[in-house]
Amino acid sequence: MRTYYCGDLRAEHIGQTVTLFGWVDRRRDHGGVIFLDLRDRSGVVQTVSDPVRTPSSYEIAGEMRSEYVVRITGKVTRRPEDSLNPRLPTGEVEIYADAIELLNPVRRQLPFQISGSEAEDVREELRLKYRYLDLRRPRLNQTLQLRARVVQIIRRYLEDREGFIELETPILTRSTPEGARDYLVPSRVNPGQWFALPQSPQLFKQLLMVSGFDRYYQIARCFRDEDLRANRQPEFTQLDLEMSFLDQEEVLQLNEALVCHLFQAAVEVELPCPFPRLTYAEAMARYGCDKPDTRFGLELLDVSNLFADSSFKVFSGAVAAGGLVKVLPVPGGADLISNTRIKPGGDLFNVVAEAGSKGLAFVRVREAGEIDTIGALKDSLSEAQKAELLQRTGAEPGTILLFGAGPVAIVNESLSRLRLKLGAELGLIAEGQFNLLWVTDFPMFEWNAAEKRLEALHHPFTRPNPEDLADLKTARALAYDLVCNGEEIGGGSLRIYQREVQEQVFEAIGLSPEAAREKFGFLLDAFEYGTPPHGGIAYGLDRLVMTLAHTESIRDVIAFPKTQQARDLMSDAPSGVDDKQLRELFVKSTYVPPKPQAER
RNA sequence: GGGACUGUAGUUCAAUUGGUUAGAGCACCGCCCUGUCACGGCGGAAGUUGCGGGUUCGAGCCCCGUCAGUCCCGCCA
Repeated sequence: MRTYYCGDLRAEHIGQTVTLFGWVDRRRDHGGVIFLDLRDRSGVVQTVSDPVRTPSSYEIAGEMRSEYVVRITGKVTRRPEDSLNPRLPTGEVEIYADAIELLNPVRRQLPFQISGSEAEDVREELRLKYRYLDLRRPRLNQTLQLRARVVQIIRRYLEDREGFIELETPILTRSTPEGARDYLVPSRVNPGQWFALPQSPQLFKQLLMVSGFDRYYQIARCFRDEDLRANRQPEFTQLDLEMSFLDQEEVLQLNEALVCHLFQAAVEVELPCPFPRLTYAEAMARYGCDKPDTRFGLELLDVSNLFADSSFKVFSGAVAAGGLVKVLPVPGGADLISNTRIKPGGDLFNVVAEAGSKGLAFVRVREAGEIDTIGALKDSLSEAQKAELLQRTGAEPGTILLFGAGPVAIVNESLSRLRLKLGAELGLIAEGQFNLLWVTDFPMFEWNAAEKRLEALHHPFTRPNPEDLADLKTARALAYDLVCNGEEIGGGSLRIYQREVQEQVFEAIGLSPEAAREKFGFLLDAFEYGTPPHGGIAYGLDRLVMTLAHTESIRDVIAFPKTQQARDLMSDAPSGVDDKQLRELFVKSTYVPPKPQAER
């Protein structure tokens, strides 16, 4: 029945009679002439009714209201010369409405305006309760269309150009205690036993390599029962890839090409390919962070050796204790960053305090070659140290040098946060820029202070760098993250495929052979039957789309997201269930109905 | 588990910091208008100030509790 989408009409369609379906975006009733803007997912087009040229539609047009669903048939016409609308893609044409058929009116007042109200941000609670209406609003609607396009581009590229095949892995799986909290599902047929929803298809995709599928991918829903954030939902989507018979270089190159193609095809952005690479060690040294935002400078500098013997005990003490002293030079910050912002109670102090740092030392460079010392560092800097600082940082007049001193992790964390805050504040981040880079050579393990044991940084199937096998505890892993604008959008590794190596890794993280058997027996068994060398990567698809859509909230890229309390306000899930259902599942009810609440 | 912010008409906000009958834009309803595109004009309806308690002569505003949403820490690839 429909001949075109509203937003697709152009001058080339002039003269055609078309049938359009959609929602009334806006009615402008001038008495003698009525304009209805008709909207569908493609956009908006103006229709016209007047008593002379379109008498049959004129009366109906007057009765139309916002968001009525209508069918309009009419002739595409060039607008009068003085009525062209260059702000509208369809602004050269309008439809003379021969017939308007009301398919469905709006029967209650809308909870918020669909059209024209997007400058005003409706409160989230309401948007989520009426999500189907929120999704009708053009901005969100288009973001989800972009998401669909992204998925399609990825599928086509991987299958047609790279020979990947998509395979589905189970949603009902075995609980693995590593990693995040599991969502659990009771098994009726197996009383007292539980499935877990997958946190990722990791083990299954490795098994598919054992099966010889060679190049697998999946757009996979994953579940993690942890607290939510602006970029975290309890269920989210990964683009999951695994490949056999290739080295890290090939994995990175294949993925670079995929991502470049995606950015080009989805948003017409030409990324510089290959992507820059930083080792983990370099990223931590220069940015204090393993996912640096490289859209701006403000790099950190290790100046520990300059202060090892300093009379300023905070600095020399930090170095003596095995920590370090780092400096963050901020050009132009001398005037912008007042002492009160740095001292206890100040906003910059709070930033570093949140990261565990006790304080923030600073000096300013006012004139060329002169360091202006006040406060804590006043009497502690020798002329030689000043000269050396100026030389190493290359600080120009107007620069402030911010110092962090203490344990490595705390210094890096606090200066990294400071860097991000100041980068944003100083306007160093260009709008619309995408800076992608690989971070490679992650350490295999990190120390878990709480449990007093080494822990796999990535996961225990990550292959150690063969150069580092002599001392596994400090080994680098063949693991890599793809970072964009300071967000990790993908991460992966080559996997262990040799039993001896796997045993060594389990031993390093304190996992006994028995415990390993119990947790991963099926995987270890499979590895005995001829496992190809393999590796892969998983992208956070939601975050990838967030990046492409320039949005800050993951809820903007998911059709039906949950609130921070992990609730769906539209369907009001989760909910209590009948005791009968629970009895069948051998689950005892602990549900307490909430106190009845007045309707808002 | 913890911290911060927010909650007033359908909606987005305001209410001179505790003082008369809680206002405005948009939406809604009615009337008028032939070229608008955030159309315009005239009129109208619309409120348990999230909920419960307290202080006070008097509370949208202060205090306590509670519910909800957002952001962050912890947690989480």
